[in-house]
Amino acid sequence: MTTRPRRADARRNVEAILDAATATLARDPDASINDIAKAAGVGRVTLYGHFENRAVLVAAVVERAMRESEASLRGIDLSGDPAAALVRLIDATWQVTLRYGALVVAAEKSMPVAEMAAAHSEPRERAQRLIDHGRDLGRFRTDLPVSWLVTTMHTVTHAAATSVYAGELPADEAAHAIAATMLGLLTPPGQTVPDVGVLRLVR
Amino acid sequence: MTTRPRRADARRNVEAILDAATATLARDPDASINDIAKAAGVGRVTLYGHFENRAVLVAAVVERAMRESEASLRGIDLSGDPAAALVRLIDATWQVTLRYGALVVAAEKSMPVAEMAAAHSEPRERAQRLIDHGRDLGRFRTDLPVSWLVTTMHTVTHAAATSVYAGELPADEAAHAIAATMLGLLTPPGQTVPDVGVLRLVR
DNA sequence: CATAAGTCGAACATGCGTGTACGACAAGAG
DNA sequence: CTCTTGTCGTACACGCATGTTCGACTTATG
Repeated sequence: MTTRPRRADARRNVEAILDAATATLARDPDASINDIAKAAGVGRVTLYGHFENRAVLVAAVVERAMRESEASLRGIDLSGDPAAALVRLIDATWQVTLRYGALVVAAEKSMPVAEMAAAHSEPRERAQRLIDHGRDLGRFRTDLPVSWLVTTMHTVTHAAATSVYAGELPADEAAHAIAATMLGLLTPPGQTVPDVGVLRLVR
Repeated sequence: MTTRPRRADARRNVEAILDAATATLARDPDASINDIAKAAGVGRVTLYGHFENRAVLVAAVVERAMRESEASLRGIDLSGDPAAALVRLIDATWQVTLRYGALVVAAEKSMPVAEMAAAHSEPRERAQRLIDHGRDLGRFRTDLPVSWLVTTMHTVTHAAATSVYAGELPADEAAHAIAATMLGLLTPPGQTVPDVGVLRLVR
C-alpha cells in the first residue's frame, strides 16, 4: 500500500477489495476480514498484501467514501428558497447514505475520535448553514437548537436507509419521505407547512 | 436461575447483576461478561452461577426491562386531543428510552428474530393507534405511511438518548425537544403547526 | 519467454471473550 | 453453632478473528 502495485491485476484487486469492503461494511460494520476478502473474490492473504491492518483498510474505505461524498455534496446550492434548497440537499445526501449506509459505524470503532469528529463536521456545517438561512428568512423554526435539528435530519436519513434495507420502505420513495418529514418538522409553530408543490421536486 | 436462590446475598447479587447489565449494555451493547460482572461488583464465576449464558442474561435483562416499560406505558390515555396524547406518550417513552438506551441493540444480537419482532410490535402498535386517531381527526398528516411515521418517532427518541449521553442535549430538555419535533413533523401540509401551548405540558 | 510481481491455501501464533472445573473460603438459614 | 449455599480466584479448554510466514503456483510485463 505504501508503494503502488506495479501489475495490472494487483491494482484491479485493490479496487475490488475497496468495493467489497464498502458494500460489506455498509451492511454489517462487524464483518470479518475473511468476509470482505471472500466478497472481493480474493484470498485473505492477498488482502493483507495490500492493506496492513483492518484499521488501514477501513481508513482507506472511509477516505474514498468521503472523497466521493464530498464531491457530490459540495456543489449543492444552499441559497434561494430554503425549502427547495433543503430538498436538494436531502436528495443528494440520501444517495450517499444509501450507498455507504452503516459504514460510519464501522469507522467509529477503528478511527480516532478526533478524525471522526472532523469527518462529521463538514456535512453537519452544511446542514446548519441551510437551516440558519431558512431561519433568517423566518421560514424555519427557531424554538429548537440548530444542532438538534441537524442531528434529527441525520438520524431520519439514516432511519430511511435502514427501512429500505429492511424492505419496509421502497427505495424510490425514501428521498420523498425524508424531505416531507424534515420540511414538516422545520416549519415553525403557528405557520403553515409548505404544500406538495415543493415536495414534487424530489421525484 | 431455574430455581430461585435460597440465600439472601445470592438474590441481592442477581439483582445487582441485572442492574449492572442493564446499565452497561445500554451504553455498550458489546460489553463483555467481565465488564458486567465487574460493574456488578461480583466475580465472573458468580455471574455464571446465576445465568448460564450471555444469551440467558441478556434475555433476563430484556424481559425485566420490557415488564417495567410495559407497566409505565400501558396506562397512557391515547384518546382525546391527539397532540396532548402524543405528548403524554412521548414523555413516558422518553423515560424508558433513557433508562434502557441501546439495550435493544444488544438484544438484537442474541435474540431470535421472531421474539424481537414481537417485542417491538407492542410499542409500535401503540404509536400507530395514536397516529391513526390523529389522522381520523384530520390533525396528523396522511401523505406518509404510518409505519414510516412510527419509525421516525422511534428513531428521533433514540437520537435524543444518544445526544443526551454525548452531552449535546440537556436531559431535562430532551422530552420537550422530541415532542416539539414529532408534533412538527406530524402536522399535515397546509395546516398550522400547534403552538407552544401544548408543548408546555412537557416541562 | 524469462523473470519479477502477485496470488493462494495451509499452517501457525496471538489475543480475546466465552464457558467450565476446582478448591478454599465466607455467609446466611435453621 | 453447624451445615448448606454461595462466592471468588485461578486455571483451563474452546472458538473465533486477526495477522504472519512459507512455499508452490500463476500472470503480467519487458
